[in-house]
Amino acid sequence: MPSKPYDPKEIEAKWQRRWEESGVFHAKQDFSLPPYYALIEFPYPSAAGLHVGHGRPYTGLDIVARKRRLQGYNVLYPIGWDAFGLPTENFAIKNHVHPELVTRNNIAHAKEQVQALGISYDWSREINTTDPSYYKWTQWIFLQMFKRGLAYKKEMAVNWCTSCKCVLANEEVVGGVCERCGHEVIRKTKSQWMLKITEYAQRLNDDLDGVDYIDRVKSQQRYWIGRSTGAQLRFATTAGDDLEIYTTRPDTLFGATYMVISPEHPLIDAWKERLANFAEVEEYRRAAQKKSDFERTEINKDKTGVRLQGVAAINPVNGAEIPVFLSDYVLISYGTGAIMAVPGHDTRDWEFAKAYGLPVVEVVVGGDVAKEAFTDCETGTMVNSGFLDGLTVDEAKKKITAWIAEKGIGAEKVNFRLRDWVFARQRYWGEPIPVVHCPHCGTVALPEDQLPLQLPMVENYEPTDTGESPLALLTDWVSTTCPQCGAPARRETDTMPQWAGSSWYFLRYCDPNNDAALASKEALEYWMPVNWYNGGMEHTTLHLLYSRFWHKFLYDIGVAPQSEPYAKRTSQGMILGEDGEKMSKSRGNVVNPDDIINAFGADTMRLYIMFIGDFEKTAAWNSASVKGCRRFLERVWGLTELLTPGEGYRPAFEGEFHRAIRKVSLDTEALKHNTAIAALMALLNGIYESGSITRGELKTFLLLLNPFAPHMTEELWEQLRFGGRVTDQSWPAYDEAKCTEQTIEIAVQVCGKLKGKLVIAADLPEAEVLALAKAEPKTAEAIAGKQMVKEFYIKGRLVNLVVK
RNA sequence: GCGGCUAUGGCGGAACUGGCAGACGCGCUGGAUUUAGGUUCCAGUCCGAAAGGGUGCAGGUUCGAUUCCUGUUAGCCGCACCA
Repeated sequence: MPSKPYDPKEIEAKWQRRWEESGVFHAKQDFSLPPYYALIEFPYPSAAGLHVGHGRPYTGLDIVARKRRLQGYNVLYPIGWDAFGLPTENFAIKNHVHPELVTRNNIAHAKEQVQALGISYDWSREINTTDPSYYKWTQWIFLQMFKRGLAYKKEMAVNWCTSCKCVLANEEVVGGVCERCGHEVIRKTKSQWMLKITEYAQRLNDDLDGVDYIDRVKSQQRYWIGRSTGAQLRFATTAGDDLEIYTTRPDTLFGATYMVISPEHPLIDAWKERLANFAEVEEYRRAAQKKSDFERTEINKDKTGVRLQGVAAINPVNGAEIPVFLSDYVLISYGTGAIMAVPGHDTRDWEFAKAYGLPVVEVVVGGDVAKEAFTDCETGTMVNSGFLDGLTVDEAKKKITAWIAEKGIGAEKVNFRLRDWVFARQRYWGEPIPVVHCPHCGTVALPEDQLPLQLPMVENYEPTDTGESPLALLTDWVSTTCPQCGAPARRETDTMPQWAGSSWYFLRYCDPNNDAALASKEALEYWMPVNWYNGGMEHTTLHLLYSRFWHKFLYDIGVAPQSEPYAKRTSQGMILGEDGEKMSKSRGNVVNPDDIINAFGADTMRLYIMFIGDFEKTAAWNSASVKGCRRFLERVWGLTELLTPGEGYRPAFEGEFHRAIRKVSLDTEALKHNTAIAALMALLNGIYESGSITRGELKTFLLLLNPFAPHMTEELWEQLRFGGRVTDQSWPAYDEAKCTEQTIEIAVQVCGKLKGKLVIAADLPEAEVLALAKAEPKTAEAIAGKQMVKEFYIKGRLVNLVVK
């Protein structure tokens, strides 16, 4: 009988040690068992360590993992470290410590913090993206892409962070500044490694239909991929060349009164000789070139442009000669870099037309094009459109697209907003790109037997001012020979972006020590796809999209067994500071999990972070409320004082327990850990009211609570000599029939207003219930002398009598 | 501007498929224990004396609406000239 007080410090250290020593949470190699793969996004080991927010997803899925193990599943719940990248490198430079050492220290600290929470990770499968035996396979995947033309080098304008001295992916530029450091991002033309994610755009979009992701993730990914259907068609010009455009509104072709091309459009140079105002055009192009994308967006609230003098386009439907403009509101990177402008039915074209005094023609009836563009496609009818007049927009689209095809000037076309992925960084702390530049053979892949291409240990890893990677300064490393012809050659000096290592890490967990493949076929077939993946919303258009792309590629080359890596995706809400603001060092509102664990214990910490509210919603930390969870655990600890013999449930509690088992079982699968805990609290209150608990009841209670508070439940189980350990037990079963109550309380309403209550047998026939309801004193008074219109009995809920 | 989400007591939050709004916890009030504070235990706690009224606001559908529909306000997140 434990009469000593609840001491989480001692208990938690003891059980964490035992779990580690016994390896009880290691996924089993027995592939005949039913598998369950739960995954959280592996953390970035930053110098600041973890804050309480990290505990939310870790604990949330830990509860699922622990429960699934008790249910007999072979559970894989792993963790590792996404350790390459700029924060570590910047920290290293600032403090004059090598990034490798910084990484090692940060991991050691973060690992202690995670372990203090008592998460049931399989530490035998811990991985680290900076480990050569890991990035060997990151490089290997890159080479497979390179060999199939999906990794290519291209001279292009890129986002350049002026502070990090490094290119950024489009996804990493937020509001015109670097997502990571907040400094200005400008355009810079550089030769860059790219990955052809656009080749997978259609599948990345369509395959969302087959996976169980929360809606906001799906809709954000769909929006980012940006699939649109329209038509691509050629306008003849007075210069002889055709000008090709893309439009989603081919129906408005009769309303096209001018054309606009992007400043970077190649036809401008071809037309140089014909352009009377080429100097002015050049001036505009130079100005546009200098601006960052963000400035271009900002400044062009007011549209600017230059009319090309000397070239006009011909509208194919009516032969009208229309002017061609150059404006930076048209982007070279989307569609064909040129548009037909329909000011009557496109807001941007309308604004431009107003600014330059261009005619506005109404071709869809429904708005007032003199006041603003009418962009609705649902309701309008075509006018001023020759053979399209009188049709709906949809009908007109079909007819004109057929007409365009018939004339041989264009066809229906699908476009995507998604761009190829800029896959190189001019920094030190990343995976070296395993290729060699040979003056004779061009860019040559390193033979696979030379992987991993190790990142050289260097003294100086600071970014250069030339825009090259610091690796470029290592003459000995850079100088090599061509694997194909043996001639002197240079190594690629750019490294991979941080997103590389995380694009496939979930595969490595399946078989983390394999040296012959990224993971064995058997292991992948057994574990994949991930059953449940939880992570932050901020990764929706980055890591989550990138890793789906890599996985589809690996599927195509026969490495991955399915084309989608994650069967289910959820996302935790952010934990804000006590002041309701985002936790940050500068605000001084960061709550450190170590402090909470010291003061209350890990079980209380786990319970509170789950009890704080809806898992998916943002929640503010509240230190004052934590003690409620500690109190609950103290009361559970005190149950031993109420213990009476008996292995079964007492009759009065049988239903209570069956309902609690059902509630906790279902709520945890729905990630509603808060209401599961509330149900356990309510059950505990009932037990205290009754003054006792049987051994059988306490066993069930401890099993239900175990996923939430694993340390104290194990300790009680052991002290009470319940036999074995909780981790060896089975999750309690419930009987649906025993969940229903015999007698129930129902409400009696008159015209929807509550009048009284009735305690009746659950299966009492409707007629008898209605009779009892009418006899209920308050109700009888309310219906006296009135005419009964209708009577409702909602079984087990209420009676509503409608009178007049 | 576009896309998505949210709004419930003093606070965090519950509420199945349209069926008793406020479960559970914090806080607060009163009482018991204690020299006292803390802890623990008991009782109470949406507003209102009551009738009644209450889920951001205004309508609608319904016997019945926190839940469905229309409009509107406020806030959060994402995207931002994608033709």
